[in-house]
Amino acid sequence: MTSTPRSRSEAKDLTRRRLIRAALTLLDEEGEAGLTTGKVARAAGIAQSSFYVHFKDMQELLRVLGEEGGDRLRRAMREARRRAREAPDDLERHRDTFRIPLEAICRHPELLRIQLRARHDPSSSLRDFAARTAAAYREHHAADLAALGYTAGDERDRRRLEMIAEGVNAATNALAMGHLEGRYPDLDECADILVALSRGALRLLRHESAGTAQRGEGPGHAGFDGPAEEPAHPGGAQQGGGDDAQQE
Amino acid sequence: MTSTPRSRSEAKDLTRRRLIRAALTLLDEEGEAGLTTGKVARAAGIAQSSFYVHFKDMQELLRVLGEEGGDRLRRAMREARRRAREAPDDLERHRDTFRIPLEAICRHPELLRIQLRARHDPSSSLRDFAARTAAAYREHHAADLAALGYTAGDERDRRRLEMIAEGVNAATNALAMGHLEGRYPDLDECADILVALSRGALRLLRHESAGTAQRGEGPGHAGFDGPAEEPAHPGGAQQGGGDDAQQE
DNA sequence: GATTTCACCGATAGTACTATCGGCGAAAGC
DNA sequence: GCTTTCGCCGATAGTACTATCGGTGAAATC
Repeated sequence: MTSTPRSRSEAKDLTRRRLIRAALTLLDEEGEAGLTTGKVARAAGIAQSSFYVHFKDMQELLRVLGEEGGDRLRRAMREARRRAREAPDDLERHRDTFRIPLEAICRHPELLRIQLRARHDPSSSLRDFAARTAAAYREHHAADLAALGYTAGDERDRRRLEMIAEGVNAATNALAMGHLEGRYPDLDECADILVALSRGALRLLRHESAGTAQRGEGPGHAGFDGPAEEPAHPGGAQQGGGDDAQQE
Repeated sequence: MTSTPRSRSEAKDLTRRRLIRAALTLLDEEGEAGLTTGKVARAAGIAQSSFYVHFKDMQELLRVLGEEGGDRLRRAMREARRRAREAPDDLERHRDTFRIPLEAICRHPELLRIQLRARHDPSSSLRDFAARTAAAYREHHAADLAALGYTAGDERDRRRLEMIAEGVNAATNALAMGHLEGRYPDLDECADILVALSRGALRLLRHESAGTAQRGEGPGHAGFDGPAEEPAHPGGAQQGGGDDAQQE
């Protein structure tokens, strides 16, 4: 055995690690409801009271859990988007952009759920942290979309990019959950749909920018180019080529 | 005063109504954490123990809360989609399709949060109900997309429509929350983005169906038409017309 | 090798909420 | 008008978890 860890601080760190790992396992097995100081401590092989040697309270453990994976995931996503940007024609790279978060969510879905929940729970001390984390995903994503050339520095355009980023992020979470529930067995297919959602919205956004540049802007919200397509003839799928009647 | 309600059953029903209303208010004010039998009962003007005269337990109250608004909302959404289908050129009707759920979510956001949470909480007795509700939204939405003529009866296409429906639903929830947080002050703009997301994804889906009909299908997940557009030249917004180079 | 530090322990006080029980009084049934 | 029903009440047993406290022994420090 490689047991008998040497220094005291090493041993403590090891216990801390065991607590974190136990929490993650418990989270996957029983959900947030199963996560109590007692259960985590016992699963890590220490007494319930010793939990507080390592964490101020349960909230702090959850925060650490969120930070651990979050930073790494966000970096991986940005890197994937950078690579996709460099090779716009490589579909596989575009898929990676979504495959990475999809797989991360599937690894520890409960982590996402806690984050989603904490974000809106007034009584949660994780609320600020969750809001900041969500903002990071959103703003990074929006910035990466902007880097694709989809918008100028206009405040309105910037906000819309953020909305698309937020919407696509939410869709990513939803499809990952659907995969876990067995409805969408193929994660690559999920990634394909997400690419479609993202690209489709961005395309219309760009068109609209072009349109409103000519037409000016009504008060408040913006135009949208009228009948962008013809959504109501079932035979449409057969006729091959690009049916993109964009102008009226 | 119109007080002194007559029959006993009327009085009981009134109390039950007051409990439901109190729960909704508490939910908005304090979140799920603030929702206890004691608080709800007190807010409704009865004793904590009397709560159980009306509901088996808190879970049942939550289920009732979810059912009340859910059915009505789903009907309203289907009706809006039917109207949009009848007048494909009327953008305002397409917006309604999303404005209706956006406004409903904003009315009682906590209801959505509970539903999202319960859906994945193994220990929640609401889990089945939440899963069924989510499935209803998804399947209705997917069916309405199919009615637009976006797909044949193919199992794969059907699943993809469902994925788009699920993704767009999730985006709707996310943008509603963003609105509540003050980031997207204009709900109509949210609706516009959702229309864009939905239309964009559907368009690519239809193109792809057309494409794969000619090309057959690789093992497992599907193709996607290579470089569907040119995502990297900032000047692209100026050139007005339809830049839809779909085929290589 | 004596002293200090500290990771861990068991015990326990404290908190918050659930759900049941017996009783009361007014409406309902006859 | 007598009896039954039942919506509501106060009291309380029960449950589950949090967080603290004093003690212990081994590592760390000198």
